[in-house]
Amino acid sequence: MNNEAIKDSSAVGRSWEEVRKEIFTSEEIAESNLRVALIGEIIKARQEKGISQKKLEELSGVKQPIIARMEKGSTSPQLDTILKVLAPLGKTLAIVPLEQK
Amino acid sequence: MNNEAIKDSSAVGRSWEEVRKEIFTSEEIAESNLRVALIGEIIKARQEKGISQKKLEELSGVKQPIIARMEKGSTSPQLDTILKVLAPLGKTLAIVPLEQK
DNA sequence: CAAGGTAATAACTTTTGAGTATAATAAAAT
DNA sequence: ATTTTATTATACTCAAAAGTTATTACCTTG
Repeated sequence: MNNEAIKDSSAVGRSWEEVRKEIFTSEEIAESNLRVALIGEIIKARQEKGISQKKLEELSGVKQPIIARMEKGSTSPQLDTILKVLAPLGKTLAIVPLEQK
Repeated sequence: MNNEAIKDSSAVGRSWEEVRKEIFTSEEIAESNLRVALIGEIIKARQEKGISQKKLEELSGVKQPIIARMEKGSTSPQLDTILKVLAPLGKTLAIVPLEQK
């Protein structure tokens, strides 16, 4: 995706959020939001422990570039990868009810 | 993996669990257990709703064969795939503390 | 402004999951 | 009982994530 074009959308009078709604379905947006929120929690958990990506590579066995891509949201990581990264942070995944607002 | 050989391990006096501990690290076993537990919850959620894999394909956009393999535990699905499947079941993923026993 | 660690990116190979089509199995119905 | 019909599993191709290695920004701090 072209990030320059995205930033420039404001130049033609529309916010990125407006453009986004035209390009993606509401399901895609909802899912993307969930993904971003989950990844955000992983980043927070890592930073709260004061652990670098390199250190987390040692602890989890997942390579630093993978962790970087995962945190940047440029991949949709596999379940195993997420679980490996979460374990040394003292976290795991759980299935919970979806509350819609 | 050869399931016949696994079942036959009892014939030489060792349980599958014993053999498993020799083949895999404790981290791998813990992760696998988590994965199985999570997948189990997805299967349960689907069956409680009385929805077939085919129907869930319609609702989630994830193809039936993917759902089948996911439930069989023969793949480690991507985060997107899990979220897509969970959404129509009224569920989502959350990061929770890992309690060890 | 060097030196250190940290995170991001890139290029490339290997591995594995997703998509497609089809087959096997199970359940219903006649 | 055998012919649908629904449901789940398999085989194959293609796309994408993981792994590998190296490099490059990015900061902070001496």
